Amino acid sequence: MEVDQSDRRLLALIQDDCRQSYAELAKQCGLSPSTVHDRLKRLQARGIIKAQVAILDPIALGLDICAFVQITLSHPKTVAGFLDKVVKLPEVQECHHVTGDFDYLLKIRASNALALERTITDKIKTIEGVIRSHTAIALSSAKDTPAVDCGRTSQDQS
Amino acid sequence: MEVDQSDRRLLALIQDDCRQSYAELAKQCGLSPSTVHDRLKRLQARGIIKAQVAILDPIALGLDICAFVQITLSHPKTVAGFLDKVVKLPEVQECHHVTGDFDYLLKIRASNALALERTITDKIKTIEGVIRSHTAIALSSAKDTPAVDCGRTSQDQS
DNA sequence: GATAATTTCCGGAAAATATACGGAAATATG
DNA sequence: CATATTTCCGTATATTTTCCGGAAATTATC
Repeated sequence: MEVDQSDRRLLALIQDDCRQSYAELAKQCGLSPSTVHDRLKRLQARGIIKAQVAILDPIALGLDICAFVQITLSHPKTVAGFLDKVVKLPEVQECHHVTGDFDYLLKIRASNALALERTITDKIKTIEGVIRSHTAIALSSAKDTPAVDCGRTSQDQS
Repeated sequence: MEVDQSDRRLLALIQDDCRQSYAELAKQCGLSPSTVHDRLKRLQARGIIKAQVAILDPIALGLDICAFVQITLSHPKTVAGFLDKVVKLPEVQECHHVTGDFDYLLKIRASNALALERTITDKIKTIEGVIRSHTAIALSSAKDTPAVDCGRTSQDQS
C-alpha cells in the first residue's frame, strides 16, 4: 500500500513518455514486463496516475499568447459560480485559489491579443463577483511541464 | 500541410486520453484506424504532438504544496544563468518570462512548507542575479491541465 | 472540362505489444 | 518454523500497432 522505489522509477519514466512498451520500461527499472504491467495497472487504479495524455504545441495550433490573469472576487458568495464558469472555458488551462493581493490566478492561452482581450473582457470579467483583474503576458516560457518530482517521499514512513 | 478538422478532433481526443486504440479514435472521428495512425504519426513528426505523458497526482506523491514565485533579476546579463539553473530544478514545473512588476513567474511543487522554503531560499534566491522574490501559495486548484483549445484556428488561411 | 499528378484514405497481413493467469519466489505473520 | 500473503515472473492468448499496396478523392495542369 505504499509507493516504493520501483513505482517511483516507473512513474518518472512514464511521465516523460508513456508510450514506451512494458518491455522497455521493464529493462529500465530491472523488472519483468508483466510486473511492470501489474504495477502500472495498480498505480492507475489508485489514482496516482491520473491520466495519460498528449502534450500539444500551442503555437502550432495558433495559440500564440499565454497570459496569467489575477482575479479578485467581491464576495465569497460568488466563488462557486465563478469556478463553475471559469473551469469550463477551454482557453483556461489553470485556475488556482492563491494567497496574496488577488484571490485567483488563471493561466490562459489565446490565439492573439484580440482573442485574449475578448476572453478576459467578455468571458471572465462578466462573471458575477469579478471586480478586479490584472493580466501579465508571458513573453516566453523556458519550462512548461506537468511533470513532478518523483525523487523520493518527504520522509519515509516505516 | 495544414491542421484540418480531423486532425483537431484527433488532437482533442488524445490530449484527453492518449491510450485509446486507433480503432476507438477512428470510430470517434469517422476515419479508419490506419488513417488515424497515419495522421497521428504525421502530427508527431511535425512536432504538433510534443509528447505523450502520464499525469500524476502530486498529493499522492507527497507534494502537498503548489506555489507561484515571482522573480526579479538585477541585470539582463544574469538571465541565461538563471534560466539554466531554474529549468533543471525538478520542483519547478513552469518558468515564464512575464510582463509586469516582476521578470519571471515560476510554478513550484514541494512536499511541505519547509521543503518549499528550502527550494526558494537555497536553490532559487542563491542564483546570481535574483534580487527579489514574491511567493503566492495555491490553496486549491479548480483546474490544472496542459490541454489546450483545439477548437479552430484563429482565422482560416485559404 | 478532361487528364494527370498528388494526396488522402482504406483493408488486410505481419509484427509487436498488452493482457490474463497459474505458479514460483519472497516477504510477512503467528 | 509453518503458514499466509504479497510480489514477481514466464507463458499463452487477445489486442493493437505498423506496414504496405492500391483505391478513392482531391488538386493541379493543360
